[in-house]
Order: sequence, then C-alpha cells, then structure tokens
Amino acid sequence: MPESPSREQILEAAQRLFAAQGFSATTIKQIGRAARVNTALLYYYFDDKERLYRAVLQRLMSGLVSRTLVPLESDAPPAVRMRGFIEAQVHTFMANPELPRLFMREMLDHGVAHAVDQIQHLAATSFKGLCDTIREGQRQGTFRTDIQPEFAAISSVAQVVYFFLARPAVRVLLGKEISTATVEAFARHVADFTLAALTSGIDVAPKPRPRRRS
Amino acid sequence: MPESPSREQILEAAQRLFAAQGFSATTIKQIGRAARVNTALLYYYFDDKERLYRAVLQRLMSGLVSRTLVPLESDAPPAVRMRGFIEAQVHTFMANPELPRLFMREMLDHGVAHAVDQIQHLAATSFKGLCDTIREGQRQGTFRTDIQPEFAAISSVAQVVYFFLARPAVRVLLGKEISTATVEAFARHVADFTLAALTSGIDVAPKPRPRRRS
DNA sequence: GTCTATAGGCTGATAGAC
DNA sequence: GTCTATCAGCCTATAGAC
Repeated sequence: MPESPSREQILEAAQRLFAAQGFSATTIKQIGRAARVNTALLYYYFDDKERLYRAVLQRLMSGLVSRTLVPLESDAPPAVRMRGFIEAQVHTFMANPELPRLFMREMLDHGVAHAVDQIQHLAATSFKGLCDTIREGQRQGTFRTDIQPEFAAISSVAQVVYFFLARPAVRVLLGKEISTATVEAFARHVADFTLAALTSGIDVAPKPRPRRRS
Repeated sequence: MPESPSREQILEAAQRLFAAQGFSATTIKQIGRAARVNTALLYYYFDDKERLYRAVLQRLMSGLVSRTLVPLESDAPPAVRMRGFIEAQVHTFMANPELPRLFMREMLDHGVAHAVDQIQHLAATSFKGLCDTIREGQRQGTFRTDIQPEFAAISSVAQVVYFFLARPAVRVLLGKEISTATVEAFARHVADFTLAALTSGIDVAPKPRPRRRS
C-alpha cells in the first residue's frame, strides 16, 4: 500500500474536519483547502466523500484497540489492570481528541454502520479483556460479585468518553476552564470511583475475617 | 404566545429530524414534509433554519430541569435521593429519546453555544442539587469524603447519557438487541454502581462503631 | 396563514489537459 | 499525480398572490 504524502494529508485534514464539524457540514472544498491539495485530487484517491469518511474512521479506530489492550494483558492484579486501562484510555483521547468525537458522531449519524467491524474487534479484544479482568477480580474475592462485568465495563468507559465530549458543558457546569490538570484529576477520579464501586463492601484487610454483627 | 398547530407541528418534526440526522444533514424541505406543512411556512414562523434549531433545543432542554429536580428536593436520605435522580433521568430519556441526542449534537457541533443559558440554569438547579445531595451524604458520614462531589455527579450523569447514545455500539459489544428490559437493568446498575462507589469503605451498620485493626 | 414560483449560491462529482 | 473548467442538482431564503 503506497503511502503517498498527498493521500496522507487528505486523510489528516478530513479527520480534523469531520471530527470538528461532522460529515454533512464538512465540504470537499474545505478538506482540499485544509490539506493544501487540489479538490479534484480527492477523487483520485477516494471514490467519493463517503468512502473518504469511512477510510478516516477505520484508520482512527484501529489505533484504539492496540493502545488500550496492553495494560489489560499484564499479569498484575485486576485492580491494577483496571487503573491501567482507564489511564491508557485517557491518554489515548488526550493525544487524539478526534477519536471520541468521531466515534460519537458515527454512533449518532449512522448507528455505527460504518464501524461494525472495528467494534466487533473491540468486543473481542479490549472490551473482552476489560470484562475478563473484572470477572477475575470477582473470582478472587476482591470485586463485588453482584455487579455485571459487562455493565461495569460500560460504566468505566462511559465516564471517560463522556467527559471528553461534554467538556464545553462541563466548563459551564463547573464555572471554570477545563485545564489539562482538571482532565488528569478527573481521570484519577474515574479510576478511584470505578474501583470503589467494584470493591465496595469487600473487606480490604490483607487476611479478611468475617465481620460479626453487633 | 399563541400556540398555532402548524408552528407546533414544525417544532416537533424539526426536533425529530435534527436529533436523528443533525443540523446540516436536515433540510428545510424534509422538515416541511414531515410536518405536513408548506416549506415556505417555516419562514413565516421562524426567521431562518438556525433560529428554528435554537427554538427546538431550548424547548427540549427546559423540560429536563423540571423532571430531574423533583427527586432531589425530597427530604429522603441522600442515597435515596441519588437513586431517585438517576431513575428520573432514565425515564426522561426513555420518554424522550431525542433529548440526549440533540444535547450531544449541540456539544459536538457548537460547543453548547446555543444552550449556555439552559446549562447555567441546570448548573444552578439539578446539578447543584445533585452535588449538594452528595455533600450532605458526606457530612452525615454515609458517603466517602475523598470523592469530589462535582466529579461524582458527572460520573453519575455520564453513565446514563452515554448508554442511551451508545446503544448501537453496545448492541454490537453485548452481541444482542438492547430491549427495554436491558435499559432498565442498566439503570438499576448505574444506581447500584454509583452508590457502591460513594459508600465504599463506609461502615453500613445501623450504628457504626470504629473498627479495630487486628 | 398558506401557497406557488423562483432566485442565487454552494455542493459533490466528472472530463480532460498536462 | 495534479490541475482547470464546468455541470447538474440541491439548498436556503424571498417575493408576492390569495
């Protein structure tokens, strides 16, 4: 697959614009201008606007899996792996703010029709790893067993994704600018909050003894 | 303010279409057709497409506050109020699926520029009520004090909103259709999960005694 | 309040020279 | 691979009859 520089410029510009404005609001001319490339050239590399959009989406989504999977595959205790996953997710989004935006837009606009393959891959790797980690914690007795692993996994992801997307609203709600420090503080909060939920009611002493009712 | 039936039909059709397709992808002709109203009539009631959009957004958002505020204002214990809020939120979204969609679209497309007033109102009522409820639980000793109330409030909201928006992706992740029963199960999960996080490490016995280290 | 007709601009996409 | 020129269609919005 020859990686021509023009093709790459087009993909990058399209990614930025589609994420910022959405598919319909972004014009071919805008992409051409942003990519410093003649408009007609887009049709040399891509059949039409929609296929360009799909190429952008798939390129972006394929990177997500690889980066969030690593911490889940370590042999650390489940709680540590959970923290690692949440951190990896936050850092991936900070380094690539277009990812959550484009993903959400695809959900709203097309019901993930253009990303079914990538999500199935996600279901079989990162999401499965997350659920398995929770299940392992439950088997070990460090996580509550009355929580559905799949739901807990969704709760964990939801907090992070939502915070990145809702930044403008959160700015108004908190009445202050959302600095990088705030993002990182919220990332720690999500890890603490999620692990608190999973370990709630579990005796955390090294050698747990059954507690007696008074 | 005379509530003409045509005007109302236009607002309802616009709400459905803007929520489903977004502002740019929705045409004035589509709205006219869906509202069974002549296209030119839209310009009799609204100055232009954007002002129609703003009218839709504000009409929809104003309803949100009133419905989620009620459970927060009861004199029940904080944990009960939290559950009530989460339930109210879920039922509001189930009865009105366009609300979370349109709100998210506004965040993505315009950084909530068209809804700043409504969000400030939200910040002063529902969101403040939620934070105050958490703070009260912390003062009473039933909620952990090492959690920031504002962050916990966002976590709680995030889980619910995200689940409604991510339904197509969740369908693929879970490998099954998302029935009403699944939505309600997830709603209970969010309440359990959130309260587990808030009460984690807190002694839940009726008359808590300091626990002795072995 | 509701309709017809239409202006004027922009959009995605193509043909064809180089 | 890159460019110019261009088209056909759709879009928002308006003018004006009824």
